[in-house]
Amino acid sequence: MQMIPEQKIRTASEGLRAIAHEVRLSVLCHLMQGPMCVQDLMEATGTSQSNLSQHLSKMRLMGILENEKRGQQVYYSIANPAFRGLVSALQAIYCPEICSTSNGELK
Amino acid sequence: MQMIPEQKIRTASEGLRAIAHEVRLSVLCHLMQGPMCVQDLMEATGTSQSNLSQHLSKMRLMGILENEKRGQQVYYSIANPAFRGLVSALQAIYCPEICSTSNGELK
DNA sequence: TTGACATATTAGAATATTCTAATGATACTT
DNA sequence: AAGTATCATTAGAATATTCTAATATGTCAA
Repeated sequence: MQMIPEQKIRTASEGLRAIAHEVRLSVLCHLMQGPMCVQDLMEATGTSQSNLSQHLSKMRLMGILENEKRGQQVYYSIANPAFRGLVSALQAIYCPEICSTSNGELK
Repeated sequence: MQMIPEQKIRTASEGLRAIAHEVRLSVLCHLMQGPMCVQDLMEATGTSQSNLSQHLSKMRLMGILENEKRGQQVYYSIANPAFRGLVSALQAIYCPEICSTSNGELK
């Protein structure tokens, strides 16, 4: 009768770790508003190209993000919409004043 | 217009890290059902006393758990109910079949 | 007050994560 | 084809996290 069965705790904690980093969380937050290319994410997060690329790669491998090549650029977006719920829950904890509904709309 | 403003990304990612570990997530999940003492959490998580104690301490310092001494035992419980929302969001991702409402009741 | 029990703390070794610097790959432009 | 721009990959140093083992603290019971 647990919320998350023992056998899935490992997987879930790995999922958490995949976004429990300043840069990766920042990326995820920015992508809540729609797809962005690496360049723009670089500016948005203030991280080096190489570093950002490694973080993006990690999130993609974890099934959180997906990417699409458009010409010279690669656009990243949120692959699993359920991760939006995680961000909303986080927001409820750390900035409750900016209220939003669970589907991500601002109120 | 971001869900989590830049200045709070660091804090939020620290909060995530505080539960992004098998043992700590397992503890949090077990405590969803109510307070438990260290001994029982030890059995529930299969961790050594010292190790568990260190994890509990970390979660307490992060404001996730609180504890209360009752005689020889120390009971831990969820200090910030908003963290329940995080677990629910996690569950929606990793075990959607076990559906539950946002307030934690099973359906 | 001594011993047993429950929990906390500390130090340091083991392990994992993160970042930087260098290089590689691919797609555009001219 | 040569140069430039965008992104990915790699190796390894720097840093942070986790675990174990030993010890400390506080509480209860006899």
